[in-house]
Amino acid sequence: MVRVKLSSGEEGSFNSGITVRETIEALNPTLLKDALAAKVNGVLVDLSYPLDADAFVEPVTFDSKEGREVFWHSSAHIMAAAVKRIFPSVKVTIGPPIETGFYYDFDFERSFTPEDLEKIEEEMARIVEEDHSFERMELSKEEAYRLFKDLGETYKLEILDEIEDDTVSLYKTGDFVDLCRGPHIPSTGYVKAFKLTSVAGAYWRGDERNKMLQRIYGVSFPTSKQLRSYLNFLEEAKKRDHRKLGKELKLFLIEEEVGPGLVIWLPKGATVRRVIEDYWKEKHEKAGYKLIYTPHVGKAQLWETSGHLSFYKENMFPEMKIENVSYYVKPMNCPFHIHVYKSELRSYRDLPIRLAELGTVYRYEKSGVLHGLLRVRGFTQDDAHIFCREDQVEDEIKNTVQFAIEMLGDFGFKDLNIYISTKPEKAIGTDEMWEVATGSLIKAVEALGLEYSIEEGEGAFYGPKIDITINDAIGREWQCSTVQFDFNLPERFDLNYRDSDGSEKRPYMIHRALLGSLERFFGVLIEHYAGNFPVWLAPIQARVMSITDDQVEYALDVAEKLKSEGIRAEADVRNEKIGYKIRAAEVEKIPYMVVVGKREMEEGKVSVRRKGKGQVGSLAVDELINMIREEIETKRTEV
RNA sequence: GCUGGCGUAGCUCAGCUGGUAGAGCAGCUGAUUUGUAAUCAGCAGGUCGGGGGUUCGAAUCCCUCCGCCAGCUCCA
Repeated sequence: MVRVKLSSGEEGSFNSGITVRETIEALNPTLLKDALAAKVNGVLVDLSYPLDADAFVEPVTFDSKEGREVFWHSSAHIMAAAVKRIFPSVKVTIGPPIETGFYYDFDFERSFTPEDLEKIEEEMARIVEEDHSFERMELSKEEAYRLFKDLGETYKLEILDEIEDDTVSLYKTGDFVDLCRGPHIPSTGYVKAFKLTSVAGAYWRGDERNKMLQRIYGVSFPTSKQLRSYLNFLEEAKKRDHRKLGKELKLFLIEEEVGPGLVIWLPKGATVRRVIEDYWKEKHEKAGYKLIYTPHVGKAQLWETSGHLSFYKENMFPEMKIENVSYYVKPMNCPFHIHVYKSELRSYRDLPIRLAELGTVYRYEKSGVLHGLLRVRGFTQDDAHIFCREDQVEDEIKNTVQFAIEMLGDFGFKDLNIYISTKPEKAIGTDEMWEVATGSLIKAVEALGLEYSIEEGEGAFYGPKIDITINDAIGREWQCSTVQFDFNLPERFDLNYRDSDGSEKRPYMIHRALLGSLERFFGVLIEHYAGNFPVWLAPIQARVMSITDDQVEYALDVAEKLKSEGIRAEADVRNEKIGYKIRAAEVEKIPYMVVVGKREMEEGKVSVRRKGKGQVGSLAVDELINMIREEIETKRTEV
């Protein structure tokens, strides 16, 4: 007999060997409807798993991450089964679940076409219809080896070679057998809705020296309604694409003749950037930073000392020679900031020293990784370096993290995630330094009462770091802030300060960027707001439109008045119908549309229409000014 | 960088199997004087990504380079 307790509370005793499914069915049958798999004493298993000891059973559904992974993993099997049916000569490799959906890598003599995908989808539908169960089989390694050898599945043999256990598990669905740890959903019929989304090349085991395989991506859901809403999400993301909006709204340009990954900020984008920069500079001065400017190039010697030429050279633009001396365009600002630190003898009383710069750097990025504003070759970091004593580390980190959160909040990003990366295997610096630094990161976020997760061993070789990502309006995560300790550069440049006891000490150096880079941040802003910037950031805040030629002068006057109040306003006095002008303003996503006709002119008023809200009504010009200014000053993000 | 797809007017796109380019929007000119998401008409606009080749003839076929897109690998 075994005692079983369900996570929903029910308990019962059963004969040993009873399956998980049967226990759920007996104790709480309603749970069975959505259950895909189950956790038995914390271990994920199939519903067909036989119990031979007392167990705590938690049904796993699509609502949990684990459930989705099981579901998508099983979907990948179904896809592989379909591909094998249609193209028996393909070799299968691996097919894991991913964040949303799944993929499976195949070795095939040609690449798959969109037509192939359709055929595969049809075959998958058939397999789902046939409702094969996922049968688990346990074989000895030798038996499995023979089986896959007979099937000609050489990649599976390679995987088998790496498995240390003597027995391995296989799953069989219909005529398709795959080496797999499991668990799986009970049968193929559970996958009610799916779609293959794309094909792409991928290296076997992600190593570019290996053979390129054909990867097919897909998503699947227990109901077609869920699939539809996911496809809607993709549509929505497409509409927000900053590359598309950047062109439509004339924000920026990336021109072939200028060079890939090099951004030209058009007047409207440049306006947004200027507002961001002004705000950023003001905030930094208030927070005790000193703003500096440094050159775009530096002598090779500088990069030798900093170590960049030994560990970062492949990301740098190549050497240039002037009067027989080598120079490099800067990929980072730190060496220059260090020279600011070194320009004076520093006392313990001088610390912390916080140096900030909107520093433009250039990095060689492989052509294939460039992506709009999000991944470019020339960009401006909102960079700063903090030099401090050990007893100041904790406060500095805490203040920096708080500063980042406050700043991101002003841009409308309130939903954040925090990751702390700890010491990697290969690292420099003493254990004590790592402990102090890592501890200060953890203490800082805990003191601020924030949730965080630890990324074990993900820190840079020169120090631990804390990354802050934001979740945008449609739930996507973007990397922005990073706060990193650097144990390397103070050593290399021999930084020090005179302590109170007269001894020389090495300062702690913290590297941080809050927005990340202006280019990327701008890209994220565009996507988050779908081009509808909050008024304080909008390139054009108000457009005054005349109804007939009789109001041209009045319209120009109103626009002038707004401008004199610091509002970015302009007038549209073209000889066009008001509907045309409104439409133009709507398309350009201008927040305030100010209509003036005969009535308004006579009363000295304006008719206001707010984008995203509609008609506001007739207002005096001063009332409009107050309304817009209030929205600017509070940096309001909601319409 | 690798794999696959793509590159036609400022923008969005059409142009079947080769027969020296077309639409809408934007622009310009004119008419119209208009009340909250497109008034009408006319005009102008392209070495079809660059170079080479096949052909009587290439936007269309081949080669090569460049760029873009989706991934892979890597990241602010």
